[in-house]
This record gives sequence, C-alpha cells and structure tokens, in this order.
Amino acid sequence: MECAENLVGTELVWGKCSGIVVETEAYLVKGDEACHTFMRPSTRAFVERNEAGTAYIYFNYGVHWMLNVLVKGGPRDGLILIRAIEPQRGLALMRKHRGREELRQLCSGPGKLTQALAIDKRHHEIDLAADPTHGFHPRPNDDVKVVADPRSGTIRAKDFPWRFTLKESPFVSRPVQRRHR
DNA sequence: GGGTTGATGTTC
DNA sequence: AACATCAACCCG
Repeated sequence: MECAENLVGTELVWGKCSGIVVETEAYLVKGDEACHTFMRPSTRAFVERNEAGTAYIYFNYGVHWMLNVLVKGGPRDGLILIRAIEPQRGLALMRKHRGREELRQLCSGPGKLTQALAIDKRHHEIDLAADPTHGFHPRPNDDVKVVADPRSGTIRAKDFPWRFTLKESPFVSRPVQRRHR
C-alpha cells in the first residue's frame, strides 16, 4: 500500500505533541483476512460511511488503543495502523502520560504512542485531514528511506510486506527483521 | 538479553 | 473465544 509507505516520514501532530512517523502497517479493506473488515460488519460500515483521512480507533487486548487512518480513492481502500513515531514536540507531556523517561520508550509501539498522545475513543471517527492540530503534516526536503517487511503484530496473512519502517530508526516498535547469519 | 505471563474491553 | 499489546517478572 503506497499510502502506508508515504505516511512514514510525515509529522503526526496531536495537540501540543508531535512526532515523526517511523512505522506503519497496511490492512486492506478487501481480501485481507488480517483486517478488521474481514470479520467485523461494524468496521465495514465504518469504511462505508467515512471519507479518506478519518481516524479509526479501537481498543485491543483490553489494554491499549490503536490509531489507524482510513485510506480511500486509490487502487485499493485500506486502514493504516500507526505503529511508532519518533517524539518531537511535547516531550514532557508524553513522559507524563507514559510514566517513563526514556525517549525510546515513549512512542515505540502502537499502544505506547496512543498513551503518550492521550488518544482514545474520543478521537474515533474524527477527520484528520480537516484539523491542523490533529493529523499528518508533510515534511518537505526530507530524504526518507523506507523499509518494507511482513506485518509484525498479526498472525494472519504474514506473507505480505506491509509493514513500513523508517530505515534504521531507533524508534520503531521492534527492530526490522534481520536476515539471520 | 530472551522467554513467559497476566491484565483486560470490545466484538462476534 | 479471539485479539494489529505492554510491562513485569524470571532466568541466566
């Protein structure tokens, strides 16, 4: 999914906080058994009634919120999971939300980043394209090297390289899978 | 450093 | 019952 790849390197702004997107995962609305649309009518309805750029937020493992963006209008519709960002602005606030000091522990995972940015159900279905304080800002003049790997969190459909990370970023949720030996 | 486990809400 | 996670804990 090109959109998932293109989000890497943009700045995710969330109120007083922000960070550079360093890791995403693409889920296709159609034919992807790892996508919520595959099993959930409610998610299919969400896709139907919303435009591209809408936030899709859900609660997972009874513990963590997950931030996704609806993508439409290209060859295929999808939901892009934001998995990690490199903290930029609002470090003190993020540390407070996370209860941790280390920079690399603030947003290096989908559940960590939502906690750091205080993202939850309130933000479900908001339009990320309309509000400059909640959404993705392009960063011009930036040379972004993106690596594609199989998705990390899901068991299903493991064979597609739909996890995108900023090359050699120390802020991803898990190191990029390295070829052993 | 690596493996294991418990917490826990929403959906189907 | 499954699940797109995390941190605390053990072991070494």
